[in-house]
Amino acid sequence: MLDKTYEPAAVEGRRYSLWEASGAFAADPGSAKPPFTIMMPPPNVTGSLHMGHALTFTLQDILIRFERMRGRDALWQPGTDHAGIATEIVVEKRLAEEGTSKRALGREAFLERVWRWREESGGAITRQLRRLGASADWRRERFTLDPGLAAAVRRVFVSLYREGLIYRDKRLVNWDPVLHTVISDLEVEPREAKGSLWHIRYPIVGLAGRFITVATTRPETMLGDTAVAVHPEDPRWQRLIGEKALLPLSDRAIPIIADPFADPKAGSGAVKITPAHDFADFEVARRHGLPFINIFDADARLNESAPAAYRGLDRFEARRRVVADLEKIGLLEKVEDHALLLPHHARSGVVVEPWLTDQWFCDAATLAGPAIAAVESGQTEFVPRQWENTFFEWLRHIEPWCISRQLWWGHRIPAWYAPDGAVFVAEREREAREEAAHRYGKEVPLRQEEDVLDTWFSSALWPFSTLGWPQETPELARYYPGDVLVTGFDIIFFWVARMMMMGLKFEGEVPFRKVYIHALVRDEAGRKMSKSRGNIIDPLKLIDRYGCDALRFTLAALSVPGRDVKLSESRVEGYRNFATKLWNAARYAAMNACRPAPGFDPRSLSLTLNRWIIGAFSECAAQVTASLEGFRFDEAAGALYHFLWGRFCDWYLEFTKPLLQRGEDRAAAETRAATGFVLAGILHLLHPIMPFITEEIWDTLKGEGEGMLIGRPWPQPGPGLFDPSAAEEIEWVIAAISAIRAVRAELHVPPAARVPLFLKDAEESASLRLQGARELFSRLARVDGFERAARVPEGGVQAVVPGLTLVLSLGGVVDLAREKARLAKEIERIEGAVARIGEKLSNPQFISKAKAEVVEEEREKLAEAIGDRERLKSAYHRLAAV
RNA sequence: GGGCGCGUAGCUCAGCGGGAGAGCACUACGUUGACAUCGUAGGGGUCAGAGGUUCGAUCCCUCUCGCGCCCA
Repeated sequence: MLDKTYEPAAVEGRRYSLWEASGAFAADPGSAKPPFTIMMPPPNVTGSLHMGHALTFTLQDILIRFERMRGRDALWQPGTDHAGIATEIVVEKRLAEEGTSKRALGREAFLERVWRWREESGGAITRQLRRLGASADWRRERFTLDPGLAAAVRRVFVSLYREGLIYRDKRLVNWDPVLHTVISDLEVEPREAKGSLWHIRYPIVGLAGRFITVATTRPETMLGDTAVAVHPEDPRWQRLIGEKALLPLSDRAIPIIADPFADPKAGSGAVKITPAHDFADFEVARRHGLPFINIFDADARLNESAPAAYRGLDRFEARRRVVADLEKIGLLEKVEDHALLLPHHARSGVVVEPWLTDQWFCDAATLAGPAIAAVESGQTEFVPRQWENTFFEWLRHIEPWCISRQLWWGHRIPAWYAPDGAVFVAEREREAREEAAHRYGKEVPLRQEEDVLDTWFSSALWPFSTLGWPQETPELARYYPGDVLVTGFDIIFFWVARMMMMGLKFEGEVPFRKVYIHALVRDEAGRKMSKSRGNIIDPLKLIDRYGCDALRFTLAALSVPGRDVKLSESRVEGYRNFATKLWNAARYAAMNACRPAPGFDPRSLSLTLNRWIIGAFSECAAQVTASLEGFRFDEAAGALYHFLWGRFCDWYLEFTKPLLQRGEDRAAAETRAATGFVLAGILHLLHPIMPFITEEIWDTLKGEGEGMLIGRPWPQPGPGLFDPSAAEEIEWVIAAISAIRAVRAELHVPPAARVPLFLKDAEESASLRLQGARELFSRLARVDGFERAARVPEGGVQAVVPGLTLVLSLGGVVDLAREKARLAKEIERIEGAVARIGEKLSNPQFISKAKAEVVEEEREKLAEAIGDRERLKSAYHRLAAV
């Protein structure tokens, strides 16, 4: 027997261990079942479970459990990502606390230290995923630095290099001058800042007293200017094109060039060009063949290319000095307040410096072509569709992908340099040596590239590297391509697009058929959750408080496509109550010996009630199935909620109580079996969303030899179970009982009081229905009698339902005037409906142009409304006659 | 500047061509042998605004206003 209340904390750990130990999560490459694959986006190894994880992994787990129950050999491939920068930041912080540093330790000792950290703390996220109920195949867990994945990375790198799709180049990159590494364009976060716009006069060479004024937000970069640009059609500066300006403080003469980049409407219309420190200027300089003067070192301090007075100064200190010096020599025209977007490194928070360095690049534009084509042709589909635009937009304007990072934690680039600087790229050092020896005719000392690869480079290979590539494993043949990738839109560029590029390049096939893009989780006010705002909701705390199932159900119920998930604790509480409702329904079933019966045939039921609930269940099953197939987690959750609470508990269980309490007969036996069948069915349908409580209940319900719910087949009730006449009849009874309850409540009849019920104006069918359900009315509406009344008794209150008028005899307690007013209001309402539908039906345009079934529907509605109206009017007149 | 999305009950959101709905919150009543983490009932909305298409518009189209996000 089930305990009085459901205790999630007592159940979840135990159930999870049983699942995992039983091998229920494991994919089986030898299986005859068709495979179903989801590649888990590997969470950052430094991470701890946040709401975004909770959402994405809940949805993935729902899909995996659903398809597993539907008979697929489900592979949910888990793992973690080595997260170069994030991990180095974490470990360096610890080192700092110990009074040492990465540099002090040196590369090897530092890496040892990081691996040790990973052994100790790196598993946190996967333990937390287990608490979420994630049914991933943990035996296949991978880490992006695993030897197998590293081999894949080397193979891909060498292969792309040999094709010329990976190369070294000197380009402007985003440089973090504190961490001393390149960062991705995608990791640059523009933040609004209050700055200034300095207007500086550059004297014109050979034209004493003439100046050209440029405006800049970064005056210190003028030390690296190599031109001034004006718009070719700007009349103010036409005559100066081709002249030279004398760069103040540096005393270098720089050309005044014409380029449409200069906006005549902005400031003076003239802009300084600093090719080595600004992305736009870089392009201008390339067009005009201007020199690049790099004035910063790796710390963003001024280097020897700057005038002696400024060397060694930090970029911000240099700015103060430059401005002060300009003012001193009278070349600072004015300073304005100026709001600007300053590029920050999203992770470290440091202001990013565009810096000219030698880096490794990947020719993303070439790899992007097939990825674009694959989505255009529908080989991979985005859900919802509109995210394809985001995908296309980025890939069609893609820049070379800078793949090198000046870090130690990561895949060290498999390139070796000879003393003369020549580079040898190979999967193994031995091969590089052989190649070099062949080239030089003798052994030469080689030095391996210090840099490591962007973490996303290894993540891009995840869909096939985890399956054993470059070896041709059975797993690779079976589980690639995956069925669906589930992720947030913020990761489309970082990861989805790159997996598409690499998958197509190396497997010749898209890595997944569908990409389901879910929303971001926000707080209840719609703000992004962040530590600085202090509005973070910790999923583990919610699990502690309300149970994992409640959290999962909440996330599913709020997952409407195209809308962010605004999470509030009260929603979780509400769905915890839903779990409690299920628990209590199961307890009730157990107390009444309602359980699935061997040989039970849902197609041959004698009781209307049972035919009705089985039909409603089959509709619910169809709805849940269709919703999950279409990634409509909200619809699936809604259908289950309404069926279980609003139909099964509120009505069916109440309806069947008299039958079960009366004792043992065929009707009771059928009802027990039907109740057990539906309850078991609900557990199956609900299991993907609420795995723990459903498994726990199933454990008490399952028959001899039946296994765990996680491995059970998905309900497929089929189309024949819905009985329209049973549905109509029972829904009518529900409406009639509700009508009586409403009248009673409105007139303040004490809930416990039993009231005589009389019938008036009854059509035969309605009368029969009512008589057939007398016991239900008696119990649920607390009425007795059911006589046809010749006249309305004194104190009679009337409620109209389709086909008959219910008269409640309340004795002398009824306020006649108030009752008349109530009926009058009802009549007014129904008159409105009759008029509206009548008008519609008397419109010849409507009759001729609307669909026939719509017209027919309206005719039926009108007939019913007229019937109701007539009965209401009669009721009113009877009352008036009293 | 380009793109995407959103404005429906106090709140969070479904619905998206033919009866405006749910959950939460609110109000009243309630220990009927599963459930007070509950039950019964109730109040509450010119579906942002304007125009158009249509027999018919919350739903489709255009514009306006307001809000959010992504890219430059």
